[in-house]
Formats: sequence, C-alpha cells, structure tokens
Amino acid sequence: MRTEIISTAGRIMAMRGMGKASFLDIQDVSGKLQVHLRRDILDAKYEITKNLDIGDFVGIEGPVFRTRTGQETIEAQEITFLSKALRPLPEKWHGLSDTEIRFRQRYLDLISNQQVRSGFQIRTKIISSMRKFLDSSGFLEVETPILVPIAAGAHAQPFVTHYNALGADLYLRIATELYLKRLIIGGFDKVYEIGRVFRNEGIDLDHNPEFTLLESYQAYADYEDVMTMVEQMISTIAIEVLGSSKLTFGEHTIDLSPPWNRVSMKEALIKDTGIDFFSIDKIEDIKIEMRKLGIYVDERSSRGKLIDKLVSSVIEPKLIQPTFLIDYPVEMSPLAKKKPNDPNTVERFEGFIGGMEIANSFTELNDPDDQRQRFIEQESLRLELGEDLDRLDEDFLLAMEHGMPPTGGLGVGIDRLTMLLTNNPSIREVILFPQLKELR
RNA sequence: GGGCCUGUAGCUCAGCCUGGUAGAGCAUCGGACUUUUAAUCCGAGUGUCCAGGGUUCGAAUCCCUGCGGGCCCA
Repeated sequence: MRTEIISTAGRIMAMRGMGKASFLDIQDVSGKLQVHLRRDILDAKYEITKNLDIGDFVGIEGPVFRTRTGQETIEAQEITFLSKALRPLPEKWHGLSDTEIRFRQRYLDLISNQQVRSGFQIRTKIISSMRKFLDSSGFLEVETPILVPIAAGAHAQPFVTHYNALGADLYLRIATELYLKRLIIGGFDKVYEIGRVFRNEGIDLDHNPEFTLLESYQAYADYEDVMTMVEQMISTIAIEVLGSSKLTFGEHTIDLSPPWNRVSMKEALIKDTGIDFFSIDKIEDIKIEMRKLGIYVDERSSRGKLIDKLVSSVIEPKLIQPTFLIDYPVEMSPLAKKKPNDPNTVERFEGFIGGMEIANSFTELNDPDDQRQRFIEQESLRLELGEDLDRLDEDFLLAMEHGMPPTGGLGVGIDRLTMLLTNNPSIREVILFPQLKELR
C-alpha cells in the first residue's frame, strides 16, 4: 500500500547501505523518517548515495509505504543533495553527553538528544500559555528599559555598562518592578512583562546571571488576589502544556491544582525550629539561635538577610507541594505594604514548589513617604553592611508622589518554572545557551 | 572564595591504582550485499592522552601549577 508522491527533506541521521539499495534515516523538526533508496528506481542518481555522509541534508520525493516490519518509509523516486556536513555528528547510540560540549555547542545537543529538543519546545509552550492566560485576563504586555540609570527593584548586584553618547555609566536591569509600577501610576491597571533580567552573581543549579522573569501588576488587587491568580495560572499552564496538573519532579509527585497550601512565615518557623524568630528583637540573639541550628551566619548581617537565610535553610527545602509562604518581616521587603494591624510585617508571599522559589509577590507599597523611608533604610544598611539591598530611586518616588492605586504585584521565574515542568534539576538544562567561561 | 570529582580518537569510553610501543565500539575510508533499522561481513587507527613544569633511563599513568567542566559548601 502506497501513498501518493510526497516531497520532504531533512538531515541524514543514519545510513544502512546494501549495495543496490540503501536506507537512510532523515530528521527534521517533526521527527525522523526512513528513506528507501533503490538503484533500479533512481538509476544514475543512486550514485549520489556514495558521497553522502551522516549529517548531510537531502530532499526526497516519492510515495510512502511500510516495510515488512511495518516501518513507515518513503521510497525515493527523486533525491536532491541539499547541503554538506564537513564535520561528523555525535555518535548515534550514546549520543552526546559531555555537558560542556552540550552547552557550548547546543546545536549538537539539539540534533542528538530528542528529550533536550522537546524540553525547549515545552519552555516555549509555557511562555506562550502564560501570555495567553494573562492576555485573556485583561493584562497589557509592555516592554520597559533594560539599560537603566539605577538598578533597583531587587536585592542584587547589577552589571555595569557605559553609554558613550551620554558619557554615562548605565546598568542592566535586575528587575522590571519599578517601571511597571510607573505604568500602574500611569493608568494601565493590569500590566506585565516577560523579559530578561541580569544579576551579577554566581552560577549554580538554579541561578544563571541572566534569566527570564515574568512580572505583573494589577491595580485594586492585593496579595490574596495574586495568590489566587498564581495558582490558577500555573495549574492552567501545566494542563495546557503537559495535559495534567500533576507532574513528576525528581523523586516527587507534585499536584499543582488549586488551592495551594498557605502558611505564614512566623508559624512555619515556629513549627520547624520551635523558636518564634519574629519576636526576637536583637540581631545577636537571632544569630545565636541560628548557629544552634547549625546554620552558618555571616557576622555582618542585617536582620532581613538573617531571616532570609533561615527560611532558605530550614523551610524552603521542605516545601515540595505548592505552598504560599506568607507575611514577611518588613526588613526583607522594602517595596511591600505593611499589614494594617502589624507594622513589622508586610503583605508578601513567595510561592514554593519542589523546594524551589517559583513566585514572589506583594501588596505593593503605594505610600510615597513610607517608600522613601524604606529606601533610606536600605541605603544606609547597604553602606553599613555591603549587602545587596535595594536602591533609592528618586524618579520612582516622584512618580509615586503623583498617586498610586493599591496594587498587587508578582514575579515568576520562568526558568525555574520550566525546570519544574520538564523535570530538570538544573537551570542550565532549560536555558539554550547558559553562561560558561570563555575558552582561552 | 573553599572542598571533592573530572578532562584520552569526531562521539561514548577503557587504560592510570602497580610508569615500559596509544586501545575498543560507533563514526570515517576501501570492498561485498535489493526490505535494513545500533544492519551484517572483510580490510584500514585517524591522537597536542586539557596546558605548562617536575621526578625518572623512560610519564596518558606519579608530583606541582594553571585552564575548562561537574557536584557540594560559603
């Protein structure tokens, strides 16, 4: 049984020659197809096969049939040589496993390793699904500056660059937060940006110096509303991309369907350590208790940094099923609004899945006087301790002084979300070209 | 920044402990073969053993330094 004649093309992945006939496996983005070449059909053109190498590109025309073993195969009535590979491909059976070559020459990884190819296709689908969710919820996608005069909006060191025409140093953004809030002030009540941000820090299993961040802001919403949106959005993405809200991550089975667990940071710390850290006033006493727990403590640390370290050591690794950790100390969150009845705590949550921080959100601080005060505290702590704290952005304060509506904000690490949905333990596996040292 | 592991043919890897001619499979090259599919059969080894130094009569192998990569810690 044969189909009508079709035309196709691809890269040769394997060749099995048998004298007057040969089989090729050709591959394009849709997958592999076997080609049957016969000298009695191709005549003089059959001689082309003598010069073919694995890695070359060919075009084939002919009917599709099934071999004895049921393998779908195109019988070549025409063969066109399209392009030559001068260098050999990685080995067909073991493929390419050297991580260094896989990352430096990602094209070889994509050719050889089908699961790598599909992983990156899933990444694209995740972003596409996220856009669809946000667009259909009435959010406006925007683009804000990457080259900025002040790198604010997160606790991180920026990369520095120089703008010749202005004779000025600029920074690569570490977050999109403050520009998106300016747009909230400008009356775009729901905005988001999916974009690259840059943080001048080390590389490890879940950090790459440039990574992709979703930030969204919604006027007249608070962090409770954002929690609902996050669990809806992420479970919807999983269903669209994977076909299920349940997934496997390492040794765990994770269920993303709403509602997610909600636990206050204060309660989580008491539960896991037996200590009410929120009621310890003196920084020295916090250090003592942390050391008792076996946590290394930097002598010069702010209260916020200590609590952050405590949470990432004690609580974070245990949060496998989707969990919102809520209500953070004010010192950790200079851009978040204080709880109405508790000036030491802000309306903030982080979303953890599989022991990773996936989302960060707060009810945005919209009081310009309070914001100025918090910025000033951050600046003085930064100068005193040399920590990566937030920076005072006078132009942002000017915007806020014109009036900012109550707003719920959100950040989601796209790379980590992709790690989760593709069951990859390393961020390098979900970034096409991860940062590597230059070869000398 | 510190600790551990690692680097040998285009790819996947032995060889290193215990120093003595550089190895295998796939890929490649030559030959046979008209339904193979990790095709098969016959023949051929293609190399800066990451780099530099040291020990030694002799170093892929032992020692030191550096570089790249991985993991853990900070």
